[in-house]
Amino acid sequence: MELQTFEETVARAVGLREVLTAFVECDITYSGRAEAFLDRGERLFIIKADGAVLIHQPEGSSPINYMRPGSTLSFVRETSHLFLKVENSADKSTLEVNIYAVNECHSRKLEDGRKQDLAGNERDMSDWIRDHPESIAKDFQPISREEQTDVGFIDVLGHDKKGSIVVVECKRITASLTAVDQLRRYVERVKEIKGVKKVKGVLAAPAITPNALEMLTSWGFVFAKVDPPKRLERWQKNQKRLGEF
Amino acid sequence: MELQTFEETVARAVGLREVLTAFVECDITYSGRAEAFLDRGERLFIIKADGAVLIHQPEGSSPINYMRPGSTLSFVRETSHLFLKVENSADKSTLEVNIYAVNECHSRKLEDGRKQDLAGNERDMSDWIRDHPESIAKDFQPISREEQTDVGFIDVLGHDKKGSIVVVECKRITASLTAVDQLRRYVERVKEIKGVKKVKGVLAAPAITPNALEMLTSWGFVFAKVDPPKRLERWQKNQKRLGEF
DNA sequence: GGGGAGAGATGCCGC
DNA sequence: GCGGCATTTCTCCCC
Repeated sequence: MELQTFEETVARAVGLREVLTAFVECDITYSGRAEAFLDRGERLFIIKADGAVLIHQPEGSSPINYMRPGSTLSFVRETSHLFLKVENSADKSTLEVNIYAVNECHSRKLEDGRKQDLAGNERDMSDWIRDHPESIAKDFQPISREEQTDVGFIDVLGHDKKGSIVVVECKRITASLTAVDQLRRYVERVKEIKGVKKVKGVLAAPAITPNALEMLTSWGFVFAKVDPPKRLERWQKNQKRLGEF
Repeated sequence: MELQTFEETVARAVGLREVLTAFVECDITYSGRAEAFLDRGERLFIIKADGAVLIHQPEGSSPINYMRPGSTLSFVRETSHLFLKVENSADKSTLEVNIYAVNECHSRKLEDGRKQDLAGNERDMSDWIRDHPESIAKDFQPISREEQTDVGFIDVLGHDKKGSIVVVECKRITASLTAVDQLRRYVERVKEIKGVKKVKGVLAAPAITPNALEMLTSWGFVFAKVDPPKRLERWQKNQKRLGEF
């Protein structure tokens, strides 16, 4: 595709708030929260309806460069190539793209107002713990969930049979040192707020790293093995393969 | 585009390790680390050369659904639509896509082996601090950078004029509570390793949140205002606008 | 809008 | 491969 045509196609798509894709040969300079340069190569170039720009190399799940929604585009026609400048005034960043060739540029207005329904996150896990307090300890009695403090919110707050306050921090995946840090911060804050010396800390997760467990126990906290709830379980090891290629 | 043609185009592109894009009307069910459902709408569908799959809604910078590199695809032709199953055996996840219409499906082999050169990250910042120790304190003398311990690596380790060990944690953006947690963990570990009671802790960042500063000082640590180094500064407030639209 | 934390986080490096 | 952690993290929620 002619670079001139590409420029016109982009201008039209942006004006109509269409989504545009193109295979382009380019080099890229980014300046914003950091600075980066990517030498000449073939990439997938995307403009979304809200002014977000994504550039993907042929491999990897993440874009190699991107600009946030609300970015503006401008072109300068050079002798041998096209210079595209993408700017975002909100975060004061720029993306400069020298475009040497364009293949397969297409755009289309996409109609989609749907939001995704998601299950199996940490909130679901703290819900499950509230409903299954025995998973934390035999005598655990939950009081509140997602309790707000100035140092973050506590996943589950409760007490034991003796009346001691219990702070529970949930992780849906293997808990690491940072989870222990977090729990410690909450326990210390609760001690200050409630004016008590003894507050129990529980880290609830499907697993914990050895270092984290060591640090956890050194602080007098305990680990509770809890698996995050799943409403469905679609993966089966011995499933049929249909027309795989 | 006919669904039959789409199926063939995808099969061909995957076989050739091409990158493919298409505008599709679909609904999506994901099952893996969590579970999610997205009702029918028009989206941008992408397959990358390494078997990564991305689905983008018309707005937002992140994909609404994705599958990691190494995923496999299979089709089932239903009466009214096409059923696409994407599976990844490595993480035991599946993405099920009911495709009702396809527009503008294109694929191409992309040649790109380039890696991005990035500047202005946290490592650059700790380099800069090593070369400008006065930014931490008048008498700060750096010893090592990115020192490995079992509880993480210390950005900059040094000592003051009196010989006291100083631990520096860098953040390239506003430091928050988690940065203080991290610093505290390192300081405690260094005390244990070196067998000394007094170790200084410095949090170096361009800014710090009020809560983090309070927690920092309560632990006897100090804040050092340090801006992350930038090799270029391309943003100018009063720049020319060239053919913006 | 800032602060805090989760995320289907991803990606990198070191052991 | 696991662990620890930065990330142009992104996104959401709550104050």
